[in-house]
Amino acid sequence: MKVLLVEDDTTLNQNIKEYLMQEQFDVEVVFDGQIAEKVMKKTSFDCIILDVNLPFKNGYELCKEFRVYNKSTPVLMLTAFDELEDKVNGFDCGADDYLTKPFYMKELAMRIRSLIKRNNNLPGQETTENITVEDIVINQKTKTVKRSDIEIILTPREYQILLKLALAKGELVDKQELVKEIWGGSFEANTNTIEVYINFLRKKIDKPFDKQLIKTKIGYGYYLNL
Amino acid sequence: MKVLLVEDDTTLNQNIKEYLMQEQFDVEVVFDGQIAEKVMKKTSFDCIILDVNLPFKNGYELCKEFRVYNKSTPVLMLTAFDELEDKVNGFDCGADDYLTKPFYMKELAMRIRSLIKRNNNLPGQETTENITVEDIVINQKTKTVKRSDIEIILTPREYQILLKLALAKGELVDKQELVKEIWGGSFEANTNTIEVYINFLRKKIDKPFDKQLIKTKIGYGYYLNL
DNA sequence: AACTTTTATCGAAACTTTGTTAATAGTAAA
DNA sequence: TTTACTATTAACAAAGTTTCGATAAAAGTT
Repeated sequence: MKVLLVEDDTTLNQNIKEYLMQEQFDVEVVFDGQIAEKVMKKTSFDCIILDVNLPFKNGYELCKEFRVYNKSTPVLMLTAFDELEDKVNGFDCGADDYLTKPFYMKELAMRIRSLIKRNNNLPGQETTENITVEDIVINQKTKTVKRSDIEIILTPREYQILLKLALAKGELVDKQELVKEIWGGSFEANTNTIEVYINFLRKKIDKPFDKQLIKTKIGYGYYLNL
Repeated sequence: MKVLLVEDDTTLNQNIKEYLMQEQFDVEVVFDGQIAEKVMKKTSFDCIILDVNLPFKNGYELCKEFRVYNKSTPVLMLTAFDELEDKVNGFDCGADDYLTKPFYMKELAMRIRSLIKRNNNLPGQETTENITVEDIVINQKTKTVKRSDIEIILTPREYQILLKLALAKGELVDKQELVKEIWGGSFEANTNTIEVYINFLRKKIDKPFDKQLIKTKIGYGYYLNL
């Protein structure tokens, strides 16, 4: 269970982190909104805990922006009681729950667990989610792909490959892994099938645009140049 | 906004009621589990607030039983901090949120409003209603279909397929899913039955009209082009 | 620079999926 | 029992997808 904790108060941050780690969570901490924004884009978590008042970018904004490209990862907001007042409703920004300071650590842990559990039990969410990388949007439900809002029609295999690359978020995807996951366990290695498909994909999603996203790491595989 | 408050502590009950009324809620109060059970069955509310410790029947049981026949009305549980401990997870009984005593009235009101709002935004129960997509009207009660006010007679299978597509509201319906839901759990995959029925359907509901609604997503399934 | 290895590209062939029609089997009411 | 209708299967055509092999181009090595 990997959670992201965004809280600028160093003492509170430290306390929460310690408690959650002791409760078997894998905790990544961030102290300001600007860094949080980047981390949220790059890494995927089971739950995100956002303080409202943060340097550079507040929790509400962060959450709202996050929801544009990720609708499933649960977000829990931490609000001071006096912040409740004017914000009217913490859920307006797309948060799934909030906790008013001061709170019991026990309750925080419980709410996190509930959110994660609820999230895992939801029917479509994982598969329904839109995956966005740069200007490419992959809609898993409708199996459609858009780049710069232009629909690109991919065959099932092309789609699978693009999806795998996109899920890696720019990380290198080993050729063998790609082959294994798309053509199943055993596959004779003496063909250039992957190269052919990468070529098909490039024709469709790279050639018509300025920025070429699919990069080759010679000897290893492919990755998206984000 | 009608809420039901089930709380045996007379002072707290009174306080909550007053605050919520002042916040424009219409509040009905009950002081024990037995009466609550009856009221919940008889009357419908926008939100139910349940204390955990109640005479005769506790909040967890009440909630669990309620969920058997009502899955949509939001339930908020009120728990004392020391009750949190062993109950592990207030959501196990089907509650939508909980609040640990002592709490701020302001927060209670806010959470109630969120729950109601969230509930209203949820995709609907339109089982008995007429389903309309583009110029097609499906009357679920009479099992008749019209397009542009012209009645189209469909066989039961054709109807089932059209209904499933219509309920997806233009979203892709996976072929396997379609097969499973219409021919039941197991079905040998080596037939073209779906294609045949899609063909029948197209003849009846697409061919005689201008706009062709049933689209094929090759390799995946079908969807309505809305 | 010459050679080897790896990746890109292309077209044709093989294969899969989907669309269409027709024949056949099943079922329930006249 | 016959009739009218629905459901299923089969056969083939059409459309679309995947694979393969040949060759070109690029990258890495000596």
